[in-house]
Amino acid sequence: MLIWLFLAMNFIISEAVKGIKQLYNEDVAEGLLNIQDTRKEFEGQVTIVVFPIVRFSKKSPEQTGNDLGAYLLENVKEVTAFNVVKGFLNLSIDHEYWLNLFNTKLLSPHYGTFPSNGRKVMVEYSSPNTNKPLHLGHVRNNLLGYSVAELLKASGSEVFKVNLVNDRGIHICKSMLAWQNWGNGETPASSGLKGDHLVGKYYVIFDKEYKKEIDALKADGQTEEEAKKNAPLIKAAQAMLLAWETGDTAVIDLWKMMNGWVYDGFEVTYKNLGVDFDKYYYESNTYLLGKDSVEEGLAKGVFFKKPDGSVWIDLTEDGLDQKLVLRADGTSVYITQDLGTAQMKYDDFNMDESIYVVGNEQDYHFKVLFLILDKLGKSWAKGLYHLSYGMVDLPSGKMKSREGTVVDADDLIAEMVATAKEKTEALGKVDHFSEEEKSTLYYNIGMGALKYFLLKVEPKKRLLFDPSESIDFQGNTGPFIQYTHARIKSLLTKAGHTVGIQGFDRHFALTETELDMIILLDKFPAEITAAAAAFSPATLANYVYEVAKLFNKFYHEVPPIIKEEDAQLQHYRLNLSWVTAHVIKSGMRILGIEVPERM
RNA sequence: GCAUCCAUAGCUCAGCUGGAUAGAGCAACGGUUUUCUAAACCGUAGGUCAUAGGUUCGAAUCCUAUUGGGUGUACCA
Repeated sequence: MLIWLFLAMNFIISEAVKGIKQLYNEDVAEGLLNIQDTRKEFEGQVTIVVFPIVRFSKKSPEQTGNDLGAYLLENVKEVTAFNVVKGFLNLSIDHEYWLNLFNTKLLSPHYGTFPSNGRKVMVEYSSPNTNKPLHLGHVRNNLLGYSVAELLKASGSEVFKVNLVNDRGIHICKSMLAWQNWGNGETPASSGLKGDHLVGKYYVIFDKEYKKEIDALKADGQTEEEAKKNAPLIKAAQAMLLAWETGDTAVIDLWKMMNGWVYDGFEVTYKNLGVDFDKYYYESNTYLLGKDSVEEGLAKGVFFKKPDGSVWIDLTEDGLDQKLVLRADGTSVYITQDLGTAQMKYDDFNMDESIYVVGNEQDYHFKVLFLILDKLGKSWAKGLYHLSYGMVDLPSGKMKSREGTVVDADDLIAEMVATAKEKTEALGKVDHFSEEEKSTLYYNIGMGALKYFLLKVEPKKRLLFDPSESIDFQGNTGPFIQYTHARIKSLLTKAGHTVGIQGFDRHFALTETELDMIILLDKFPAEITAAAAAFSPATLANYVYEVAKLFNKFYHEVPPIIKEEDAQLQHYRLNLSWVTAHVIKSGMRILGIEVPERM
């Protein structure tokens, strides 16, 4: 929050430190000084909180504020006035300072970009199962992962986006078995169904038939638990999994074919979501990994073996439990393969940091995983981070695939685009657009609304989505920000404006809103840094909204810029608009949202 | 039970490494278009920041307890 002030207002702090030395003969650390934006109702732009200084001045807060204010007014040329309200010293900074800042810093075409920081970061996200299509929960994951990756790139890191696909296991076999039994050779081509939806259909059929068998067995007197174990279908699925593991050709071929359908389907959804990956990992290749890590842990005495042969780690001293890392029969569990996969990813990329974008139901798992890697002495373990995000809830509660209460990703995307079309047509501004331009626009607006809706919320918070209410297009929304951008571009086009650094031969009296804009726009790089450090696109999303909102206020307050007769004033205001558009566009790009030139 | 996350306006959310009178959007009500795009702008109304203590000059923010909710606590992934 205050970071930008330490950048832009650094000189005020050091001057204040000098002032305290001179006034009270005390050497204080710069960190002691607390400065913030001046609240709207007071005069000034920068405020120093004087309470922390009072113990050095041994005077009242008011008196201290006045002393320091007088010193700064006297010794710092940018300070033009001050006032003290309670313990707050409000400073007015010369408009010339802000205008120079605007000219030299904000008008740079590279504004908001960072040079390489030399760090390599991996972001793992999406990580779908190949037995059913993606739903809204996956959408949040994908948009979040993509955006965090872009955020880290923007802040200067080299980023690898990876997708660890869960393409094997009993759940995959269920779809395969159901298709074998009841599919009659149905294919995406024969049915017109998208591949992932087709496979998902058979996953549901399996579940339905499985339940029938369970009910039948229960009717024969078995308990629920017995029935679940003894149902022929589940036994067949288990047998199929074994066959898969031994490389049975028929099963492998079926698996390849059906997974292929799913990948084709995912490809479409990913494309629509605008997400991409530098590398795919497949669990079918990694599920046997991790046994080396287990050996390593045993050798180092980090793990121990129980009499039955199973391997464990005792984490009770760290406030956690004992955790199994290898079954008694020598086979892997989930965490075994994650240990191995983590090592493999590090060997592949040598990254400094690795971000796992995974829902908060796996908080415990990652806590354990990272702790184990640390205990194994992996130097890179401290660079691991679980970006945990909250579930997407419906008004009825949690989404459940089995109960059919899921919001399907493809349906949602289609609905958003359709809604965008409807709303845009109702406004009647795009009738002269080409069909191609229209459909691109509808897509961008619909996805803009969806992406902004999901990304503006802090990742760790749960998110409520009500399918009966369409996502807003007004107010704090993606389309509002997109509209603001289009409006600015239209203005610049009409004015024939080309941005240029303008040497002012005089200074304008900035309006209050213009001053606010420069101050707000000046925070952009710090916002990127802060959002990247927090792995939170949400803070950036809210910042971009503030920028758009403030521009609209400015746009209404100021007389038509196109008709402005004072050429320098006009040029300056067009530049101000240009920077605003630049910040909006760059910020939205990080969120994965395209902003139209006109709409 | 234990662990962990969450609780701010009718609704959806900001604000949280302590700072001034807690902010937006939606919904409600009223106003703004012979002026550069009204998906906009301006205004009114709406709050015991879950509750109770504590630390502090100062707490929505930090600590403790309580209440309510989510998630986890498999030789599933």
